[in-house]
Amino acid sequence: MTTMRDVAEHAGVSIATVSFVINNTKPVTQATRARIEASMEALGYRPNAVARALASRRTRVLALAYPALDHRLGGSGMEFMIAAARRAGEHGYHLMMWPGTNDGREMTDLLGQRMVDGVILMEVQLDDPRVRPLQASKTPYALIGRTADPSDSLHVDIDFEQTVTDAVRHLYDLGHRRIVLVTGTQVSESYYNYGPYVRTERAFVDVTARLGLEPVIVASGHDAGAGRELAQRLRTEQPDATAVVLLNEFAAIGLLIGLHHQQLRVPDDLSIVSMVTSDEMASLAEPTLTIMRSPGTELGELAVEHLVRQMTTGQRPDPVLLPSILVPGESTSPPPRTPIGRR
Amino acid sequence: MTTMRDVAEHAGVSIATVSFVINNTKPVTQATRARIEASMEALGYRPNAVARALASRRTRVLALAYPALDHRLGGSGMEFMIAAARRAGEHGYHLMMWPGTNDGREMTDLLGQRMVDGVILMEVQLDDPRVRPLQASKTPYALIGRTADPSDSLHVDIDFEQTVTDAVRHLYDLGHRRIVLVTGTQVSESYYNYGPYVRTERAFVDVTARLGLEPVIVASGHDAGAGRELAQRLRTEQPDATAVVLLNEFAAIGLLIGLHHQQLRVPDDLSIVSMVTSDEMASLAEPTLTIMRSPGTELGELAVEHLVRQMTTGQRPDPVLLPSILVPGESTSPPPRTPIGRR
DNA sequence: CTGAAAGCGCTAACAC
DNA sequence: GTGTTAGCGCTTTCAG
Repeated sequence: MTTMRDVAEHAGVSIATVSFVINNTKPVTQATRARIEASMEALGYRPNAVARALASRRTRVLALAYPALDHRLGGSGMEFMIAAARRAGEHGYHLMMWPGTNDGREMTDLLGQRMVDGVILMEVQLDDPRVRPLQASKTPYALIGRTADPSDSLHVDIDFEQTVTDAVRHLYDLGHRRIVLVTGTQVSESYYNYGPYVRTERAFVDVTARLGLEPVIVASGHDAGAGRELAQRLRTEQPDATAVVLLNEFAAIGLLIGLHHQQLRVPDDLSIVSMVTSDEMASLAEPTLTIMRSPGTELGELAVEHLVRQMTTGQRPDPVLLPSILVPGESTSPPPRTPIGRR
Repeated sequence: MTTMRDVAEHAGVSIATVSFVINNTKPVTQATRARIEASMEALGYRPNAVARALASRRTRVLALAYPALDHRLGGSGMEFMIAAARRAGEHGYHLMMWPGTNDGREMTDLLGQRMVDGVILMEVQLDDPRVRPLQASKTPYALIGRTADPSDSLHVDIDFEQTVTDAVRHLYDLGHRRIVLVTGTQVSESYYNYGPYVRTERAFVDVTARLGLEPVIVASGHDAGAGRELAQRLRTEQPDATAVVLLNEFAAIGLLIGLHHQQLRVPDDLSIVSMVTSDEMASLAEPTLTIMRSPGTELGELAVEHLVRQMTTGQRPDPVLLPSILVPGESTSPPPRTPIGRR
């Protein structure tokens, strides 16, 4: 393995000078710089990242912390990870995966190893136990999502408030007056106080109030099976509903299928909007889904971007809430004359 | 930050002794060991991973290399990554993401940084330029997939041969005699010589020959749209087909929708088997898909498992080919009396 | 069983 | 502009 010392000898300079040209950290004459670069090339020299990290106290590695158990990381979670890794690379950083529990102790251990310069937290809960250790260790971090008090952390998130408002507004403009919001069940602990649900529900209550509508909220599971069952439940529990907004794409497609089994037509009998959904998922449905497209890729890039900025400037950038974009599909239309439960 | 030296002083021993208890690398009396552990606890000591890595020449980090551009990493790609990261953690390793081009030079640079102890390569091509640098650097590595000469690398892979054979056999046993294989188009360079396609097609030719059937192969795009169009094409180009095996889950669901639009019933008019597909995806289809379930999670775990074993024992474990399991859905049944193109 | 000391390969003062 | 050198925090001989 060729080291800096080898390069220095080969070029007839000291290792300090080699370091200066590699890091561009002090002026070096064009001549010696050229000589050194030639030597590096000739010897196939590659700086040892570990040694650099130890000496400089910067590893140039970021961590991506996410819950190991949950299979909740759907399509947009994947987008997020991939985008974050790519952007990190563009900034000269590597991305390390940190699957884990939502555990503060674990975070403390990981941070203690001093293996990363910064951390990105996925699936943040309103009261997330991982945040305190991060603050205590003074490690720069970014949340994807928000804690209860968003002001104390750098974060990027989907603008759930805006998203649900836009979704409801879209349906309202089509003429719908009985709109049901389907959130996830909060039974499992990891979903309790799950920001996206809480925020969306709250905003839904607000927007329906402003429009003079009743805020009907139904909880459902996160898979296609739960969605299928939902078709039944809606009919009996919400006979007057003419439109549904869902927070889960699997449930949305399941609902579509369930309705089909009941000889109900979408959108003629019921309109459907699926939030936090990707175009790919929308295209798998029949009819194709009207969605609020989740900005997974943009969030991943932004999280890295802002984290790196904080690390280099020392100042925390303002939080960013990204809107979801309404992508019309075939699952929305004006309401039927007779709601599904009144036939 | 508390270092090993602090612990040593606090416990009244030398740093070497502290190191011995941490790494369990030399006998230490119960008494001093207890004293040291107490000191570590009291001071909240956490070993510095970077310093350890430099001194021991082992970083305890594995890299997961995958193509950055392609969005090909579907559901099972995600499963694989998550599973690999989890398993790596269980073995005391971290997983670092290495998005990249299929480029040998890039691999050389990354390896030169000596930041990882081993590498897992995803989306391996038959003639993958990343393999040579890996061998040259003597870095242990595992392929998920196979090169043209599988004997020269540790690898784990889906047993495509077995999978397509089982799929065809399943249909044959139901009575089908005109079975079409739908592979992906190999237009883009990154799909050219893509192992899964090549192997599957070859095995398909074999199994149909053994069964006395014609080996009909059709190429299609990788999304739902391409699948929809396929419905049309099959009808005209393959009028006698009674069953289809697809290599892409998006195309499979698209085909289902396309057939539905043509008033064709699945499975009554045409049977469908979708390979490399997850249960979740199968449940999104109507009717639910009969699939060959891709062992994404198992592969991820196995890749790490074998790589770690090679690193610790120094011997390369045998390759493993995992079968896909036939999970019956609603999309297969005995063939119709009249094929779709003969009405 | 424990300690002293020589690195691991590089960065970053500080001196020249 | 360039060189000398003291670490970074730990592992690992080698003595004792």
